[in-house]
Amino acid sequence: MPRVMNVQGHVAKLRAFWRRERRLPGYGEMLGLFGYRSRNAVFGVLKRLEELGFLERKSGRAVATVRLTGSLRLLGAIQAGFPSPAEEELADTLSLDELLIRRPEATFMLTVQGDSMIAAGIMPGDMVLVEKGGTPKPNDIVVAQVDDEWTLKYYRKDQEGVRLDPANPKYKPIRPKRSLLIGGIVKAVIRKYG
Amino acid sequence: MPRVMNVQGHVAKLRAFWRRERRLPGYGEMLGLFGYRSRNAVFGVLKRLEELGFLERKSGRAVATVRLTGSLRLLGAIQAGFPSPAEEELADTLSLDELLIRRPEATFMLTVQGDSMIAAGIMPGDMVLVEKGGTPKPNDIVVAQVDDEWTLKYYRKDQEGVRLDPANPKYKPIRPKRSLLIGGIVKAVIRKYG
DNA sequence: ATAATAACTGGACAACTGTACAGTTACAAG
DNA sequence: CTTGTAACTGTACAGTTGTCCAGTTATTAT
Repeated sequence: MPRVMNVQGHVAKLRAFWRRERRLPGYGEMLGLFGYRSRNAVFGVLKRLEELGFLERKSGRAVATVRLTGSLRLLGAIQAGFPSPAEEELADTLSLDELLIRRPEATFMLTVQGDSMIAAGIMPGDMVLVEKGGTPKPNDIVVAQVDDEWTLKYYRKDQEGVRLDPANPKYKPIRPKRSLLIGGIVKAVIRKYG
Repeated sequence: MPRVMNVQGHVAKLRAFWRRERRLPGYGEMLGLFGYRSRNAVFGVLKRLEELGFLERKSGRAVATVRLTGSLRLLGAIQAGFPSPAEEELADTLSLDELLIRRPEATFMLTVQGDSMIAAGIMPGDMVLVEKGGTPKPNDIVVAQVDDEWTLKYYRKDQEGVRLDPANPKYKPIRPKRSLLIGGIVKAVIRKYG
């Protein structure tokens, strides 16, 4: 029986505002943005958006969640192609940081030089996200310091002990002689074009 | 002659707070955080941090910049290895969204199926960031609809016209017969482990 | 057409924010 | 040890925010 709030439209406006300003609008700004005349209407919208998971309240202040601020829309497989503009709008947004970084205080980005991991799809110039301080499992790709030199290799074990394998037949597996230090485990590979 | 403000320490505290709460602390919270007794001291800190590019003021309100909120610390090449913890703290932070997405409203993420671009370092299961609505240059990787089927290919031209090349000798170049629709240009490739 | 109900309006208040100003304190270079 | 200077303290005030309440409108299922 009652009328319904235009949540869809409000979210779209907030996303657009966030893209422009990298912040949430204040109460006053939302008044204009949504076309209300009462700040209390804005209060109602915020409460609703919180229920729906677009916002969080932290110490009494609205904080946008990734659903609102994520700059990326996730579609399915390439074979499915691009949906209609209407469907695109509905696609949930996410942030790459959220997606790829689990422990921000331990995660670093390094640049790859050389082609020793090329069969693993890691090419020179690519960037790798490395998380420090875990223990690698076999077949993890690690950044390791072997005998005073830093390299990117597969971490593997056999009867003789730890072996660091390249992903390129041109290079040979490495066996640490004097020292082996695992700097971190590769959690993601990123290649940027253009 | 005068004493100096501990900017370094304040930034570290703000970054830690941001990681915990995904927002900036308010005046009151900063009081405790920095150990001041006067809110005006906080005001001074904010002014200083704005000069240094850690903050921006938008409609009279402090907004954190990527230097403060970026969840990723950027190091150099792998050969250089990991710096000391002290140097790590100094490493500038960035956000992957900032780094990879230029036009958020036109950028989508799709999942790759099949190995047709494997020589370009794009493997099945990888994610690609696709930007809609530009005109592709030769050797760009594009998501295209050829004769009613969506694929990922190199965009190239020769005497006969547009040719879509795979990066895998197992497959043949495609020449659009009935129709060709460029969905978007691949701006980045992302592979996530674990 | 009626009635039920969520969406809104308008007004109020305490808490907090942005900013200013006048004064005090620590420090480091001479 | 002096002294200039930035860093701080304390206080003040206007504007904004979070929240509440009582009342008014629009919508839609009956």
